[in-house]
Amino acid sequence: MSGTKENAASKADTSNDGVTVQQRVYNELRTDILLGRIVPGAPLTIRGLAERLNVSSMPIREALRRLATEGAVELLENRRIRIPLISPERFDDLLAARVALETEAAVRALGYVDDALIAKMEEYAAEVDEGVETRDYDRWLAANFAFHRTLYSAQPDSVFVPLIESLWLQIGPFLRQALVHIGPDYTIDRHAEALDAIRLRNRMALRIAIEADLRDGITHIGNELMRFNAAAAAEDRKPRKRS
Amino acid sequence: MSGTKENAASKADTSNDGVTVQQRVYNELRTDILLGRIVPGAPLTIRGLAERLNVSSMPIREALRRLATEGAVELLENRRIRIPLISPERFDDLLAARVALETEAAVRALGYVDDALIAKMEEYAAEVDEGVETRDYDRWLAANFAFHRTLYSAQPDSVFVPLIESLWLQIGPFLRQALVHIGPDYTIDRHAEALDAIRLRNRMALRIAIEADLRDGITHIGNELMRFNAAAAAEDRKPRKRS
DNA sequence: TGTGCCATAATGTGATCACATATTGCCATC
DNA sequence: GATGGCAATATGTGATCACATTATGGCACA
Repeated sequence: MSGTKENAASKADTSNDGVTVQQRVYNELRTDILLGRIVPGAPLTIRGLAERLNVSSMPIREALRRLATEGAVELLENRRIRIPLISPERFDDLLAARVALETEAAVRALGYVDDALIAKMEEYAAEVDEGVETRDYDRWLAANFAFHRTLYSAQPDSVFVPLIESLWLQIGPFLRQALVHIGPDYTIDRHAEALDAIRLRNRMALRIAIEADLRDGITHIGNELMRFNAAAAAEDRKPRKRS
Repeated sequence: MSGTKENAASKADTSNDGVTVQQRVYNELRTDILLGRIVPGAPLTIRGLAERLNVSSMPIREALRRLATEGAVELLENRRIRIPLISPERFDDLLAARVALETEAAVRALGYVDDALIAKMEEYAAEVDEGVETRDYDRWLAANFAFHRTLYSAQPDSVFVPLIESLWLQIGPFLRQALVHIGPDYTIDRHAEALDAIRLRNRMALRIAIEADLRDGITHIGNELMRFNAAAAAEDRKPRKRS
């Protein structure tokens, strides 16, 4: 059904949208991974995704290769594709990298923030709280990422944002699993502190708030999760391509 | 000449090498960019590269998309592809991101280094010195990157290395231009200090040495170069895809 | 002589086909 | 009944073709 007779239609759709098919596919898969809608270790196939999204295999291939470059998916030697599994060491590394990059990105963006941006961040912070209350994990995660991205993106053409988003893609699936397994009761909201630091343009306080936000909400969640994934990691295979 | 009758041959080559054509193309382009062999702003075309490397356009497309994801090339809205130009702000950002990631990666790798790895780093450090003396910029840059990568890669399956290499790809072309324009006389070699810190397993000293190595050798080089690229940046166009 | 417009060329995007290789399931054999 | 091997299937990779869109160069007109 994804075949010949829909070519004209899908091509027209592409043109009308003004965005390439590959871009749309990429965004779709990216969101699925970032919000943990695809369970780590689950196998993916180009043809399967092509059929599901009603496009040819080519945009899928290119989107998957982009995602592989970002570490969001893994191209194994035996021609299998999957969301990477994670080890406790890797989880710890991801957290350390997030702290290193996000604190620096926050401080560097501080000079560009205005009241409108602060207002937008307040909205996202409120949405995070709502997501916690209603146990809406999708909303919780999405609003949380949006909160941070809004701040870091204040600086135009930032080199930090793509790197940070790569880390989010790698850690996202496990945050989702963690939330589902142990519930959001352990999450600590440091967003108010971050917003205070931003309003005062206090660099050091912002650094501390960002680091606390990343660590407090994640560390013991991660440790809790590690046992769960230890078994799955046993069936691991050597990856073929990265960077 | 890149056409029909060579298909069988090139395909056989691919199979025999055990590595995909796309991977080979990617590595080749990557090295060219990292060592600054392609001047920033110069236009690239899929068909042109395909002809030059004697492959079809498909591996080129995928390699370029990978490189675009890493920020090594830029896909413009008008269907042009090029090595990104750089602004002084962006150069400063890249340096800050390098310091944040590489100091952390160095410290985290410290627990995994052994004598063999130190010996390898000493070789690269010596090769850097030789590159400086002989004005061999390719060698200088390659050995310098190898020195750092050897250290960071001591930790197996590091999440830092891909991020750091993305930064190298973005800053590499300008390091090369800088070396060519002002000569290597201003480069300061901090590798000996880093090696001392590593032998003593001194985290703080290693952090300081790495940061000094990145900043001292680069900062004024970068500033010197900015004027040169200010004009070229005027003809800039909005990029279409990133991350 | 300068400027706007149109035809031609060039380029990235997507679809489809061919192929080598890895996986999987079945069957014969011990 | 268990196991090793073989055939069938599935999958990623690469090539080739068609198409929409952009860039470019020349020509007419003011």
